[in-house]
Amino acid sequence: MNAPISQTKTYDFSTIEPNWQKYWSSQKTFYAADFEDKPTFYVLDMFPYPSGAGLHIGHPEGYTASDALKRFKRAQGYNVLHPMGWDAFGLPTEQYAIQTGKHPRTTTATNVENFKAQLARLGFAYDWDREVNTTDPNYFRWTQWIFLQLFKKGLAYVDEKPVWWCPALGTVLANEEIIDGRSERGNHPVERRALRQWVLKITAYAERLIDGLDALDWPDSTKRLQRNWIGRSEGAELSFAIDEHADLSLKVFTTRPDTLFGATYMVVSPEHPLLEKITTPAQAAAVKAYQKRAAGKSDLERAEISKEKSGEPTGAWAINPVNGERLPIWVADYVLMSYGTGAIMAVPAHDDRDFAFAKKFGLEIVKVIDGGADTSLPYTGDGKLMNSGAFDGLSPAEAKAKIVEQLSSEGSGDLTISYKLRDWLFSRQRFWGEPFPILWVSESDYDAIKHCGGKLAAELPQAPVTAQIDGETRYAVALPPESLPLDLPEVESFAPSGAAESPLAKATDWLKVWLNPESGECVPQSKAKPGAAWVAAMRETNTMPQWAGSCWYYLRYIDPSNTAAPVDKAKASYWGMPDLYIGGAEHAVLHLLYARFWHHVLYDLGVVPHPEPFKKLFHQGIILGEDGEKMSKSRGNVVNPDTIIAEHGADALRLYLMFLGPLEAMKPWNTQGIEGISRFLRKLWRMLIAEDGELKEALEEGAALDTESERLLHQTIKKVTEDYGALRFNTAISQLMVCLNQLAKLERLPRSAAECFLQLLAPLAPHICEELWARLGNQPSICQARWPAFDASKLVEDTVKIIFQVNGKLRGEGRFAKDTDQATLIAAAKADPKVASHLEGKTIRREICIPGRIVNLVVG
RNA sequence: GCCCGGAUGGCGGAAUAGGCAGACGCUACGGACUUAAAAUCCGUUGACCGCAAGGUCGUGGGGGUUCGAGCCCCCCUCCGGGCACCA
Repeated sequence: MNAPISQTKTYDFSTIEPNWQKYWSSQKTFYAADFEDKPTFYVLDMFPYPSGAGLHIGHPEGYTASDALKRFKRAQGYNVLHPMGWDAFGLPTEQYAIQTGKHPRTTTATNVENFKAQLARLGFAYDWDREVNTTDPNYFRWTQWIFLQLFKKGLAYVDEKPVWWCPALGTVLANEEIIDGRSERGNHPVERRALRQWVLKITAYAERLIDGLDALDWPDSTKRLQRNWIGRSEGAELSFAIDEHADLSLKVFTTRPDTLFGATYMVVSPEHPLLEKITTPAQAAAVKAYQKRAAGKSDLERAEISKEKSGEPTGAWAINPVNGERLPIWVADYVLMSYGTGAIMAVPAHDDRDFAFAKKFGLEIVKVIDGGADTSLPYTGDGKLMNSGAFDGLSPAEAKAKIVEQLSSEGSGDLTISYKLRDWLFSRQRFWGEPFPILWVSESDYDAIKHCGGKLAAELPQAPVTAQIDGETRYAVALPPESLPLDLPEVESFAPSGAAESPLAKATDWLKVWLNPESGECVPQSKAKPGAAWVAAMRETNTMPQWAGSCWYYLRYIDPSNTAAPVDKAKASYWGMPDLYIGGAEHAVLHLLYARFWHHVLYDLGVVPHPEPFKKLFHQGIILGEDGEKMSKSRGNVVNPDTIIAEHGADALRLYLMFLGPLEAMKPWNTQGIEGISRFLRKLWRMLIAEDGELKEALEEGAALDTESERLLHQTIKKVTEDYGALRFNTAISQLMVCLNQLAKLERLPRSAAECFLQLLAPLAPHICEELWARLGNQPSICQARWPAFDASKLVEDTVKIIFQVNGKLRGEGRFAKDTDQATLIAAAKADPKVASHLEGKTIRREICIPGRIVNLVVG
């Protein structure tokens, strides 16, 4: 295809840019072929949620960087994979459906088209043959498949978990839909309610998720965030006998077994299973009331309100295994059931929280660590043990080991590790999400399914997953993989069911089915039971959270239409995992942790050949409004990419976004500043194109640059190449400006120099560079041209500037041959009139000479 | 409270093996071209003193190391992000 050169005489981006966008798209310039014999480079963007509002300026920031990197790497000879897709399940679309009755699928399709058009207008050229959409049944079929693998491996279970329930709206709300204890929509009060939820056992991978971080090229801060989030802590689990309950023992987790002699009371959380059994009749009423109060509070409230400690004595006593002392057992909500064992030994002398509690309720405080001069309490520093019998005098570190060793030999304690990380609450009471490929059956039907040895039996976990549904214990059965995808049913209304379930619960024909226990075939219960062996089953009505689809999309890009597996192993081996993942730091913990978890599971299953998905991660910063505040509709400081493109063109926008500052920095937008970029592009145009639209006469075939300009050009090749590779686009652009300023001044401009400059700029400003490249008579497209190499010999200068200082202050300078010896340099410095005037009447104490850099004379 | 990151002209930002602070761009001011404007080009633009040559100060504040510190060390202030009864 011929180059789509425009007829424009001046730099008219509005005609030039669409031409080249069409060209890249029709030529599939950036489509990647599998198994091509080249080094591969896979650059991945965090895919967007296609909202109705369209792109905001934050999207093109990261996407410009990846688009430029792609063009750069391709020119360097890599086979580059750079795909794009849609994280399209989600709340806003569902809410829009509730309000308008429009099917989310329709809205999604419209929004995706709009996003694609916007991305194209920015000159972003993706491999659209690899487009993925999380809401496409051919995609979520494999999301469901992965869930089935988790289910089969025993990594998915069902639990009653508290969620936010809004009585006025008749629906469950997500955390982000709640602002200050009220619903975002309608400002109604919300409350906690325990609902049946799917939970994924991410904690089983806690250790590997920590260890895996070491090998990753990620920002340290992000690794640290993940480590903190997982919150590994080494300690001991200790067993306390309970007075008058010979059959029971109270297990606690502590990181300070060395302070065991300082334990003066015990605390169990209000949800602790032993609480009811051990509470004495005299305390029963008070404890019950306390439990009830605690249950009404959310975790948030519990954390926020309870700066002030609260609690009740249970009347029961525990026995300290190390000295036989009786310790009162309290119930208090500062102890969380979800961490450790849900019970603690309290050592008020050496723990801030226990200290505050003991003070409030007048409990005993026994000091067991001698902090030397520091006699304040609570004392959490190092020291020597005291009041600890045979262990007195030991350091806490020594005592930890010895005390646990002793308890371990007595069978009442052992070393253990605890994590802050909780299992992943994986279900939502929503319509617009992936349905779970799960059916609920009775116990006897489950046994029948298990023992008939059919397709359903093959997918069952070792231990059955059960739940209480309508007062009965039901057993979870997975659909056979070949029956996937399980699509969403057609529903009459997307409105909440009002019964703390998703709208799926109202799709009766979908919900209630006859299930063939062998083949897994389903028919609606509204039809006649097809055979005697068929059993009654009910589908899971929860749907998966938005995280699910984004957990593995980077794999599907590699092999988007595979119908036999989520991804072909040979293709995954060829492309490897993304060489670079660019996305916002707001996903530093959840998305990146969930995706790593799934990837580790897939690795264990042999689905993927690498244990970690994202080798190298880069967070682009946030673009603030012109007022320096976060962009938001309410502030009215939102910048719309389409407006900027209309005024300045996509090339200018791309360049300016990258020129604003370091990619990772948070930086304010400034509308005036883009004018400098427009000037730069117009200057480039005028350097090559005369007013009549023909090539400038100054352009000469085969001419040579003067030495200085040539050195600058080669310096520019070097710097731009290095900066692009390191995503330092701001300094690369600055160098390109310096270079253009020089080249534009020349009376004769060698064509080769002009072409080289265009190649260097093309990754960031592809449209204008394609246009000028073609007008210079080259074959389209500039993307096919090999990246220029710099000639190191052209970089060397034969003379260097030497700075003269007196007492560290600049007093002069001179140019010298590179290898000038120190004595000559020092002599020259002394001879410099300005230097000499500062030496006058003073004694030179020291002469410092760094060849090639500086002479510093120290006088006194 | 704990853990990170940051602070450089009027503005966005350059500059780290410790060696010319302020590259590049914006803004502002002055000038050229023009009937005029736009576009373009040239100059000035950290503060203070000075007619000038030149000098003094200057990278959030205070100390230190060094011939020499934006960069290294200690203390402090402010801003941003994350976690927050995790035993």
